[in-house]
Amino acid sequence: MTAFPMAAVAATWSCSLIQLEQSFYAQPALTLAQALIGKVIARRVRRKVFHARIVETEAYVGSHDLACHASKGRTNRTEVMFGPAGRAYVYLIYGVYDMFNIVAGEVDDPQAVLIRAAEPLNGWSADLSGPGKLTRALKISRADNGVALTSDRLHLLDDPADRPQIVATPRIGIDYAREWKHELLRFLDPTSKALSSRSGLSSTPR
DNA sequence: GCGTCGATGGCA
DNA sequence: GCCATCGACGCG
Repeated sequence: MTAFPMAAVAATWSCSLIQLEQSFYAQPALTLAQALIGKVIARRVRRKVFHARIVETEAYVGSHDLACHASKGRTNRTEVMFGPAGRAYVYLIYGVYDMFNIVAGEVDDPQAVLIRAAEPLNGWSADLSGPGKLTRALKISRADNGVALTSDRLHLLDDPADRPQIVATPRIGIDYAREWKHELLRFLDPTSKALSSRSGLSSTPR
């Protein structure tokens, strides 16, 4: 037969992807949030690995940023943001959803990037078009808080061929953050069909 | 298609 | 008493 065995196809596909190392994350949240658009989440659940391409992020740029949880101080919840970059910061919102963030910047400078939406890759199908839906589908929870993103269970890959267009807009759901609510700290790939429903672009015809 | 609202629990 | 959300519902 002419068809490749499925395992061979998958191996060929992932060969073009390079795992991001810890040093990649040690940059300001402002630039990391943009660099993460087009990167691929690799999430292992038991024996299976699921891949998803990030299409929407938000930067939380430090303790002076009124929308950043660390602006209220260093607490048990925000502790991981004060540590080294490249770890997961996962917390519960509205008593319902876990939010997946990636710690950015330097030690003692609490910055992070919220992963808001992604599109499933490699034949897998799921609705990842929102931060709550994404963590539910990828089974990311507070149990993953503090995990290094160089781990086997959860890490990120770079596709050097993926050079996404990036649009900046205000962040979502932070009306309380005074002047910070207007800052252009949300980034997205405007060509994606998997943007969050509150993105203002997800249903825009093209 | 759009606005409004309730669920739900950890945190300060 | 607040939320870095989602989905259901009412309206039209």
